[in-house]
Amino acid sequence: MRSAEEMVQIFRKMGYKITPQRMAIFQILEGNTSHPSADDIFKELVQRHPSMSFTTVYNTLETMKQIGAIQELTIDSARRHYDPNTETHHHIICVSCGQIEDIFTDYSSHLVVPEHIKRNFEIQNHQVQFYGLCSDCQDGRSN
Amino acid sequence: MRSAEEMVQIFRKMGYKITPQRMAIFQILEGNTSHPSADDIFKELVQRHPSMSFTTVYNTLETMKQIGAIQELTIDSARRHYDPNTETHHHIICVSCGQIEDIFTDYSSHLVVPEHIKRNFEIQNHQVQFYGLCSDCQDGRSN
DNA sequence: CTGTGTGCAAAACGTTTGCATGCCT
DNA sequence: AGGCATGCAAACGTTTTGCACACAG
Repeated sequence: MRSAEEMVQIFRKMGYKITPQRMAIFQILEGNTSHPSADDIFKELVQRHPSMSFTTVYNTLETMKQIGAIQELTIDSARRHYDPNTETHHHIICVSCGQIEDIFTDYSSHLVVPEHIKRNFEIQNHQVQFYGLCSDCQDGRSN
Repeated sequence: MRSAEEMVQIFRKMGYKITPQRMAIFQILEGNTSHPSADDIFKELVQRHPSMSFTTVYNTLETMKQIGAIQELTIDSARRHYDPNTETHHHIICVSCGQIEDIFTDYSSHLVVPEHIKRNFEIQNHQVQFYGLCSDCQDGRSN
């Protein structure tokens, strides 16, 4: 997980400008384990910075994704979620409320891929997802 | 993987009607390992059944999903894919062309979830995804 | 005959783009 | 000063809904 300060260094090094909007996005993402969508981030920011536009959030997330500073999660079919933690880790998703939690167990040594697949694919990374009911939703407080 | 005939039985048992449109959808999905999107299925069907509507495909897929006859895959952030194979299995996705292939290795005994997660989640199932480049896209024929 | 299923069209939703203006470097 | 970044609005693709008509049971 990169700090906002580190993000500034990286952006400068890449020749990207540091704007108040980008700083605000870096800060929201710093240490964020809530796996927000672009819109989640926008909604939170627009309260403090009323002129903030969704386009800027979108553009900045896209840039951060391309330089590998954040990870896009494809665990929700309704919208994209972003994770500032770019180390390989895994997730458990509540099928009822959509809550996402991190799992940091390293399964890589056990995830052996069949030979016929290895012949056709150059594997880059992997992701493990667990689905279930979180304690809140088990109590019938589902939504 | 359920056959079209089995699907008919299940639908009848649940009180759902069997229509020519639904039959056509069952048949397209029978033994289908291409992980089609709703639109893929619609486009294929509309050639043979010109009056077929997207709504019907959408509704039927939704019904099949709810009774557990098909699985919705959340591996592509752009659109939803459907898999008539409802047994636990895994996927490898080409990050360049989006091609999806099945992996039938059973990893379940190795995917141990930390205790603090187990306390908060009632785990139902899991999915492993591998990302990489398929042989076509390794050759620079990417798109 | 009854009510579920279909098909059309439009709405909703998240994402993406074009373009004029603003501001970081 | 120059050019990248921002913000607006509109386009886009996918998913979802409302409603009248059709047809399976």
